[in-house]
Formats: sequence, C-alpha cells, structure tokens
Amino acid sequence: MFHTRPLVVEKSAIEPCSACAARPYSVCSAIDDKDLSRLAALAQIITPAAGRSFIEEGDPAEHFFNITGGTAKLFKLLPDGRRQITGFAGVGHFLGLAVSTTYAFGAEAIEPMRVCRFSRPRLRSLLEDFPALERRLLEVASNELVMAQEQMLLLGRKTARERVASFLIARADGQTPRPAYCTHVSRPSAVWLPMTRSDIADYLGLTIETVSRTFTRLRSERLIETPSPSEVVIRDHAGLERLATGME
Amino acid sequence: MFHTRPLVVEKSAIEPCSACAARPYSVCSAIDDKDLSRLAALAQIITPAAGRSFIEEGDPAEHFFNITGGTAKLFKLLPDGRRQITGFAGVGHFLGLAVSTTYAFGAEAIEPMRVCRFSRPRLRSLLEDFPALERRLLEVASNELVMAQEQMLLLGRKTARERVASFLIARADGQTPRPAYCTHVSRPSAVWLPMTRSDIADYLGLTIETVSRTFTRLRSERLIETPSPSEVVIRDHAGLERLATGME
DNA sequence: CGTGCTTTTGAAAATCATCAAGTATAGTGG
DNA sequence: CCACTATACTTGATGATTTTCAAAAGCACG
Repeated sequence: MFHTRPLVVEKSAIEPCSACAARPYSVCSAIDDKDLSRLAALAQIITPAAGRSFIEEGDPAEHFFNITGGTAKLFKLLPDGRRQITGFAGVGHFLGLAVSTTYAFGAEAIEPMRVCRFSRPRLRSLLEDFPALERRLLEVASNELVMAQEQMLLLGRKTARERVASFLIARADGQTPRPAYCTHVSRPSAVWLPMTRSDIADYLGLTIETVSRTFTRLRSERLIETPSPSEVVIRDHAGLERLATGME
Repeated sequence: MFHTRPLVVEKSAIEPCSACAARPYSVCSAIDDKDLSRLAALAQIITPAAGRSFIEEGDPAEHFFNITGGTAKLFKLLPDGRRQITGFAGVGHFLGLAVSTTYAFGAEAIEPMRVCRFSRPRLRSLLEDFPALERRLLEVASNELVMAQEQMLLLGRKTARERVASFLIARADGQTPRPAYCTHVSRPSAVWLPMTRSDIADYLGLTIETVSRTFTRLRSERLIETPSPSEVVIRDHAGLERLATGME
C-alpha cells in the first residue's frame, strides 16, 4: 500500500553515524569512529511509514539497507497471493545481502521505520577497504542461516501449537535477554507483537484462524495471558519452552 | 549408524588441492595456485561411508568442511525424533559456517563421500590473510540464505504436489544447467535421486507415504516417469515448473 | 455513531498423516 | 544359483489436524 508516495530521503550528514542508536547492534560497529564519515557519506535515510513497502521482490537490487528504527516484515509471494514471511527485521538488521541482481524477497514496514540505505556498488568499494565490515557481514549471514534452519524445522515438522509457542519464546528471548542462570525459572514476561495475526500466520505457515485459536488455547491452559491482541504475557516460560521444543 | 567406527583421516598432501576436482565449485577457487600449499597444510581428508554421520548437531564446532565427493544430508532433530532435512550438500559445498561454538545441524553421508576438513581456529587465521576467501564465503552464505528463504516458502505455503514438483525441478536444474533460451521447451530430462523417500519426505515436510503417492500421481498425469525409485525422468518440464511455482 | 478492519469463534470440508498390509529390491548365506 | 531376510517403496483405509467458509464481536477512526 502507499506504493505511489515517494519515500522521504534525507542526507545522513544531518545526524551523524557516531550518534546512531542502532550502531552497537548493526554491522556499522565494525567501522572505527574515524572512518565513520566515509560511511555516512554513502548513506541515505529513508523513513517508511507503517504498511509501506521499501523492497519489492524481483526488483533490481540497487541498495543495501540497515534498519535503525522500527520493524519490517520480509516475505516471498506465490503468483496466487499465498505469502510466506521469512522473518521480521528490527533495529540493527542488515538487508539485501543477496549476490543476485534482484531482491529475493520483499520488505514492508509494520511500524514507522528509519532505514539507512547504501547504494550497492558504493558499499562494495567500501568493503574492499574495510575487511572488518566484510567479516561482520559474514557473521550476520551465518547467524541468519542458523535461524533459517530453525525456521525450516518449525515449518516442516512442528504442530500449530509448537509453532506459536516457538514464536512467543523467540520473541520473549529476543526482546528481554536475561542471564543463563535464570532461564529455567518460570516467571511472567511481557511480549510485544507489532505484527498482525495475519503476519504471524504467514510467518508460521498457518492461517489467521489457527493462530487465533492457538492463542486462545494457550490462554485457557494458563501458559499465556493476552491483555490485548498485540500484547502477550508469558505466565509459564518453562512450560511454553518445552512445548516449543517439542518436549510435550 | 556406524557411529563407533572411526573416520579414516589422511594427510591431504597425498593429493594436492591443485588437482582437486571440486576446486572450481568450491570456496577454494578464491585462493591462488601459489597459496594452495598453505591451504593444503590445514586440510585433512575424511571419507565417510554412506549412512555415516560426520557432524552431530550440538557437538562443539571444531571444524569446517568442504565436500569434494558424494552427497550429504543436513538435518535438525526434535527430541521425539521428528527430523527436518534442511538441505542436501554435494560437491563444492561448504559446511560449518555458524558463528556458534556448536554445530546447529547434523550431517550424514547418503553416498560414499570425500570431505576436506579444516580446524576452525586455523582456517580463521587463514581468513585473515586471504580476504578473497572471506568474500567468497560471504557469497556462499548469501546464496544459501536465498535458498533457505525459498525453502521456507515451500514448507510454509506449498501443497504436497507443489513441494515434490519444486524438489524435482530444483534437482533437474541443479544437475543439468542449460542455456536460458531453451528453458521453456518441454523435453525429458533425467534426475538422479541418491536419497531415500524418507529423506525426501523429511526435506519437504511430508511423510514417506505422501511423497510416494505424489510421485504416483505425477506419473499418472504424464508429468514424470520413474524408471526406478531413485531415477525420475521429467516429461513435461514446463508443466512441472508451473506446478512448482504455484501457477496451477 | 457508523464504517472498516482485525480478531475471535463455530461448523464443515479437505489435505495430509497414521495405521496397516502387500510388493519390490538388494544383500546374505546356504 | 536360489531361498531367505531386511529394507525400501507402494497402495489402501481410516482418522486427525488444519483449512476453508461463515458470521459475530471487538476496536480504531473519522
């Protein structure tokens, strides 16, 4: 939606990379302060509104993207409209790695976003000069690969309940990391879901209805509470985790 | 199976990298002839027999692997034995990229294999000296990521027929690349399947029975022929491809 | 206070899984 | 060379999870 309104593009010089809140989480952390100006010179900032697409699957891949605010959904489509969301990308996430000349997936903001955009050829030349950046990218790609494999296990072999449980656990762990020594403790934790049921369904390979019914069931089993559709409180983290890993 | 018999490990010096048949397909192509000796010094060759595991999910990740012969299946398991095969790795394939200290997946030979094995810390130091190798690895990882996303679409949103069709098309295209100008021509092409129906099922998120029935149906529809269980002839490549991409 | 959207809930239908049996195929040992 | 066994594959009947179809309830926004 809103495909016709042009994205707002500013010069990144207005707010330098050194002050970027996303820097510690992003690939840019691989670049020293003194070299940041070169990076900044390459960057444009775009601010897609919620619901706005900023990568179209199949389009020529002209840019890399670095998310500095908000969340996007990444997805692939079949000709008849079936959709698979391959991931949700938040602050610090890097997009557009594909070697191909076209994007292998689409991306759409689910919250208002701030995105740093780099032209591919220019970032390529930067990569030549900063091997550390390349190393960081390899690290990022490797991690994504591990997560992709985990998602394949979920999509291919887990039940609806296990999928929803896995999703909630991943969200909870991703948002509120805590020391290892207390992961076994059952305590409530709040999870914020910026995406719709439809997005969750397309991420988990289910339908909206099944996702909704599964939430209802987990609630009736006292594993979670749902103060609002976009807010979930995990009441029994350990139990939900056992469910997620297929242990019951 | 055969977990108790030790893997045969030889010094790679016996057959130098320069003569390696897999080199043009593998990451090693990023290293010049003159530097190959350094690479060779780090490599051990292992030759897992068919059915032999050579990576155990969860084990400390001490090595990288480069496949120079045969095929492996890569998989993840759930505690109750459910299995998701995340990919089949053939000649030139590089394994073990994960940043983590443990392997995120298991690997088992489905044909007799030849595998080049590198100790992680030692390859890391090699990476410092050869940025081209790192660039190549990033390329490989990016491609894998694209394939993983494609597989997520398959597992999350395609029907059993579409999954099997996609699998056969991918096998056919991967094995016998042909010029773009004749991709629309319907002509028979033979596909060799070294893996069992069980492997195919675990790769496509289906059961053995569904895979078998789907093959039978595609045969009755004259889209394929199956001279033997491990051999498929694609009679209508275009038709199968339309099926695979969800166009009918 | 409608209007439109998301979410929830219900009933029916369908795809795919499970259970079960039978048929090939390959390898083994007599 | 041929039974014999083990394994893989195929086919059939039944069943269950999930989807589809349908409608009502909850919420945000103008």
